[in-house]
Amino acid sequence: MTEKKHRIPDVVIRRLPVYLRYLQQLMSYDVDTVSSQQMGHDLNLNPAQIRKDLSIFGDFGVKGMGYRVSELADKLSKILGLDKEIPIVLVGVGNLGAALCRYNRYQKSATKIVGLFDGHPAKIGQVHGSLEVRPMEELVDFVRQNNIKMAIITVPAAAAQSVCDALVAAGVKAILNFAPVLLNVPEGVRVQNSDVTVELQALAYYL
Amino acid sequence: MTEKKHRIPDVVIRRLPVYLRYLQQLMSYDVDTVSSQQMGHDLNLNPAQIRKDLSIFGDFGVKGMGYRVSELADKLSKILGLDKEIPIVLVGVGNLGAALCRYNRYQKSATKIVGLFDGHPAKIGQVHGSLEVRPMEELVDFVRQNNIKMAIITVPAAAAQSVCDALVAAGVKAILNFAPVLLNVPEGVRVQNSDVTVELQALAYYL
DNA sequence: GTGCTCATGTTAAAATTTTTACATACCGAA
DNA sequence: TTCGGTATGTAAAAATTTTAACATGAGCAC
Repeated sequence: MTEKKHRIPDVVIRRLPVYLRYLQQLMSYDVDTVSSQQMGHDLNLNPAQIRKDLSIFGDFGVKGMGYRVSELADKLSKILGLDKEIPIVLVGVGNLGAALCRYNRYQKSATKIVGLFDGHPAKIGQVHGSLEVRPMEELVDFVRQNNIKMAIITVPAAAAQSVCDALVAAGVKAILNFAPVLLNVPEGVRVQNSDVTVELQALAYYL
Repeated sequence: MTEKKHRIPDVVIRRLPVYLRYLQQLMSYDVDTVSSQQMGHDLNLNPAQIRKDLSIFGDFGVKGMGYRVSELADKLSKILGLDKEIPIVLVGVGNLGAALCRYNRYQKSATKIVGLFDGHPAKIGQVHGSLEVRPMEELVDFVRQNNIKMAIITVPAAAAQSVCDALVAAGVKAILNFAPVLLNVPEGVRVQNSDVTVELQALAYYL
């Protein structure tokens, strides 16, 4: 397959990080080849779907063999844009924010939190990992000066939209939002919501 | 429509909590009626989809008027099983676990964390909110004795499967999993994964 | 080189999900 | 009580996503 025929479906994009992590795991076990069948088995996915997803981006496999693990991992990293480090700001250093911040330090992922912000005066100056919490007033300048395109929002619901607006105004293009509100963003800005309450409530249905 | 024609799609179930929260918000503003059009506008969804989702469970609307907010909220609560309190155990009281635990206390949701467990000896006995961290050895008995059907896993990846097995053995039917691994569960047990890394990486694609 | 095996990439079919379109029926006003 | 305005519930169409099926070609043994 050549390059992007059409816009690539979101569902596909969301599976790529899953493939990537799986491949990285295989690498750590020194596996150097894997078939779509094996992947499908391990990831609970249809092998054809995996092949189809991958073939959107190129002919990565070898007929009769499968995929070379580290090669495919590289390709996926590049496709996702994870071959360069992606700096992130986190706004709202409450419990969850602090947890994410700590979590981020242990991973050797391309996405890296480089700035912490909070509107609560008592929080300013607190240190989490190697980062000091900065006041909201500095947010826009910081984002602009460091050319930051991605942000995590972990402020209370009531503050989320105004934080979001500030981020967008400063040039942020992708937001992972933990506040339980629907954020309003202009075209071209991507929001991914993550909401524990919603997930628990949906799970409750199946009991 | 009458009762469940077929199995109800997961996508629909996952939208119900979103509707529910929206309705609760309307209630807090003393709005007592809402149309699918209004809802669709506010939630960024197609009005027909909302009507269709709701009509699966019954004729909740009034022609020419829309939906009575508090009535619909009640119905949705009941459908999701949120009319009774749902007790939850949380396993793995690290940063994220503690954050979720704290978060849960502030919400007045039907889902309620009633037990905290951790395998790390240093954590045992720590108090978070009104709950004391218990040792893993007590997990199975606690779950059985309190007839707990839902759990949150916030342990490291390496421990997640064995925790999961213990939970399932004790009778848990729904698991919200924050560990970055695919859990293996028998038929009839539901797992919902929540994985910040995956979400950040998927977002990266859009930059 | 030749031939055999195997797993890909891809085309076609099936299944699912979303959107459109509209007949129906409720509410409120006259 | 009748009528007009309006938003539902649903049937049909469109779009999307998943799954099945298979021709193709790479690697390996000989």
